[in-house]
Amino acid sequence: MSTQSQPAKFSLELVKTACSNCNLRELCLPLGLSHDETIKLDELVSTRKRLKRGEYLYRANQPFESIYAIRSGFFKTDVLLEDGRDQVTGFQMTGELLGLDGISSESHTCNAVALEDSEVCTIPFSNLEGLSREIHTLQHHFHKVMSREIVRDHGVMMLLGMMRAEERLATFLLNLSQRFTARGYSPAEFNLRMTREEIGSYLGLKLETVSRAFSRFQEEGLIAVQQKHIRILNTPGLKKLMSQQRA
Amino acid sequence: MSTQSQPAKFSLELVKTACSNCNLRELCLPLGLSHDETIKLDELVSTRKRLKRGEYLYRANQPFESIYAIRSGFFKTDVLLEDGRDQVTGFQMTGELLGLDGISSESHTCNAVALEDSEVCTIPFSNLEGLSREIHTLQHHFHKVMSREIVRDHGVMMLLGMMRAEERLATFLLNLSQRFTARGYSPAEFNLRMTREEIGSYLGLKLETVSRAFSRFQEEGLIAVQQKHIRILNTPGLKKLMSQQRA
DNA sequence: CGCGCTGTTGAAACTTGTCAAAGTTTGTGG
DNA sequence: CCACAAACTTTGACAAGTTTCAACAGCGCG
Repeated sequence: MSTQSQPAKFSLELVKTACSNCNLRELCLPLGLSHDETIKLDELVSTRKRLKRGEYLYRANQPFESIYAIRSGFFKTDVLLEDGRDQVTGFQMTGELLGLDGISSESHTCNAVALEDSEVCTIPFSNLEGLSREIHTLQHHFHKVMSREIVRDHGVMMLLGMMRAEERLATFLLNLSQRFTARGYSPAEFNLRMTREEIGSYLGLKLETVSRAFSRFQEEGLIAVQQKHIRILNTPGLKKLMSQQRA
Repeated sequence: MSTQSQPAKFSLELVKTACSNCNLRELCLPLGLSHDETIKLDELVSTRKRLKRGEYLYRANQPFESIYAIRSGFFKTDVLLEDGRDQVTGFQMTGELLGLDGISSESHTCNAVALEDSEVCTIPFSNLEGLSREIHTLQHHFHKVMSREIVRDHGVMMLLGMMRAEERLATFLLNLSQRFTARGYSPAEFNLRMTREEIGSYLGLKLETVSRAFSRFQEEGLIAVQQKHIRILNTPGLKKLMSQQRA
């Protein structure tokens, strides 16, 4: 893949953190940029950060300075209510951006936690704004990414607002499958990085309900579950589930 | 209010459509811009559009070209599922922006309908991107607006994911109250522009449940309801309702 | 002035939550 | 490497909340 002419090893560190050399170009911020433009992005995205499972990338109310691109790993974001209850607002994987919610108030409005050992690229936000004033394509692409986040949230609102438990879980599994596929993994077989409780929190259900839905899917031959390992056996069957009505 | 020195009447049309002369400056896009900068915005936002109650500002799948700032009136946005069911994703009022969801796919992903006779300012999006490359403040403010939309959506997700019916309605009423207040109207007394069914759709409830919750609030002396007319009698009481657990 | 849309209310059915107990896996420290 | 504790998952029985179905009332528009 990346066996073309490249600078000698002394600049290996630089190469390692360069967008221009990242195999996520097609998923991440550089999408649609020319080679020269991507090189400019490289300067911006100079710092990487490694996180172990369970570590926080940022917490609610911390000052917002950067957004983060996930280089590897898996995250969840969640919001806390005053009364202690919290809700998972999303699961993010490779190539996706974290921290967009912080722009509005200059401080983060949710927590971002690594669900497995992960690595992110730090993108200082004011630099990004600066560079998008220069690079049209980057500006437009960034706007698209923010907009896509809004559209995604609307999807979750529909899920929470008008689907019943099994529909929600089916939708969730198919969404995961599709995102894994886009990243070159199997569409039909993957490991969940999150607990039943986290899935439930995201889907507006209790963990017991999630567990029961998994069992039911298994009984009906739609999937094979073994703890966190999921194999999808009947995609059309799951899709059919997605179009019922609300409880 | 706007009795200061102003150009003569022949430019009245221009004055009428100018951000620099709009009393929504503090709520809308021009927020934070200098006078000179606002003048530049004026050129962008040259067209107004009037809509009667029930008219569509745009529909899902129409090509996206502009975003819209609400100059007066009241809107709802909703998303349709293949199976015919739909969900209201938001209610928008004066000074708020419509159409941000369309950026991602270059076509609108929801419908925007006027719930009363309304007027919007049309902002061609590529012009806005152009101008925000020139005007720092505008760029940043626009990013904040998009981010705020994401944060708002997270709030709705929490509402749908972990609140019970009465909590949802209380939250909804207090949110309306607060937004009316920000626009100089009474915090305690207002007319709903939407039906019980639309409220229900937004809150993930059936219209009967909404109706029952209204009745209950009235019994408990929290509000006075007369069809669409609402008077909030006990704000702290409503706030207390907002912190229960999920059904 | 009446018809239709919108809203209210009741009773029954259904879905999901709650509580509880037991089984399983994972991680840690000896 | 094993053993034990903690965390996670599954399953059952029961309770609670919301939807569904149905009937009726009221307001507003034409």
